[in-house]
Amino acid sequence: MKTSESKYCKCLYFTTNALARKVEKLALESWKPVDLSPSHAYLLLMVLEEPGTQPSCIANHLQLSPSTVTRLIEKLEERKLVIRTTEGKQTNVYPSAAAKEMLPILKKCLNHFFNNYSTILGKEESDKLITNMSLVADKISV
Amino acid sequence: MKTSESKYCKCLYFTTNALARKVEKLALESWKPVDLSPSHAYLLLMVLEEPGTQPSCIANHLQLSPSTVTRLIEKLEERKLVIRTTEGKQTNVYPSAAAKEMLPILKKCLNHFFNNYSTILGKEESDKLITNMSLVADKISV
DNA sequence: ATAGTTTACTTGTATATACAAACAAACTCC
DNA sequence: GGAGTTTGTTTGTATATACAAGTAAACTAT
Repeated sequence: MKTSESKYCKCLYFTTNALARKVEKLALESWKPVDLSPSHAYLLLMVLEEPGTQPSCIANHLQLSPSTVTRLIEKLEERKLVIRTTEGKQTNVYPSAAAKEMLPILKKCLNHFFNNYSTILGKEESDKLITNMSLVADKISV
Repeated sequence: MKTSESKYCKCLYFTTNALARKVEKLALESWKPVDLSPSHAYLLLMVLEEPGTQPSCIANHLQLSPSTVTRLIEKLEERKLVIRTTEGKQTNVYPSAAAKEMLPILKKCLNHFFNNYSTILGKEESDKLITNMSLVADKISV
């Protein structure tokens, strides 16, 4: 069944979640080559771009709770993709050598995802939607 | 940090999920009076509207996997809000008397949610976004 | 009629996520 | 400089969700 045919397609809760789940699947496919979930992949990319970032900063940019970020980092640490060092109350997260080597593949995955949804939805269409969703998310201060 | 200020606010994956989480929280608040998660509440509403619906039908309308629907129904059954009967391979889900009595409060919660986001986002604004998201979700056939 | 297939649902297991609480470091104010 | 507070991070625990595999009923074709 199409989302627009559901009984609840006129409800924000329902539609937002339905879309999120579909996008999640789409992203999952793109990141399969590196065997990372989209969240892990984005986190890793951020650490690669800004070696030494702190979990709090990651949480802000990824808009995830601090505890979730800790869990994501834990997993990446297990897989030897990031290294955590603590200094006082602060924690710094660095990419491992292995992660740095992965960078080109990671970027390829990211591009694949972008191209995939741009093709499916149309470049302008998707850009507009994204901007709109961002603005709407801003208005919801939970 | 606002969603639109994040490093990743231009990415579909990120933005969709950020929005979904915020909407989830908003919905959670609205359904607090009946101590149900939004998913459970929507499922219950659907069962109240169509007593005897089957899990497969629910899964279609709620766009959730069959296993997830089973789990949701299980919890509602524990709370004596729905009753499951099986006939052959089919399962029928009926609202309990307690659930029927709850209907007015459920509707109140639903209205609260609608009014809440309509106020925050603007009626037209949110309607447009919802329609747009539905259509986009349709295009993604995962 | 019976073997194979499809359909409807449930279970086992895994995951991302969050809240609340814990903890430790850093800051503030008297 | 020591008490109280704030900040940054991690743990304990809970939840919604899904996939894969299992089960059982219904259908189909020979």
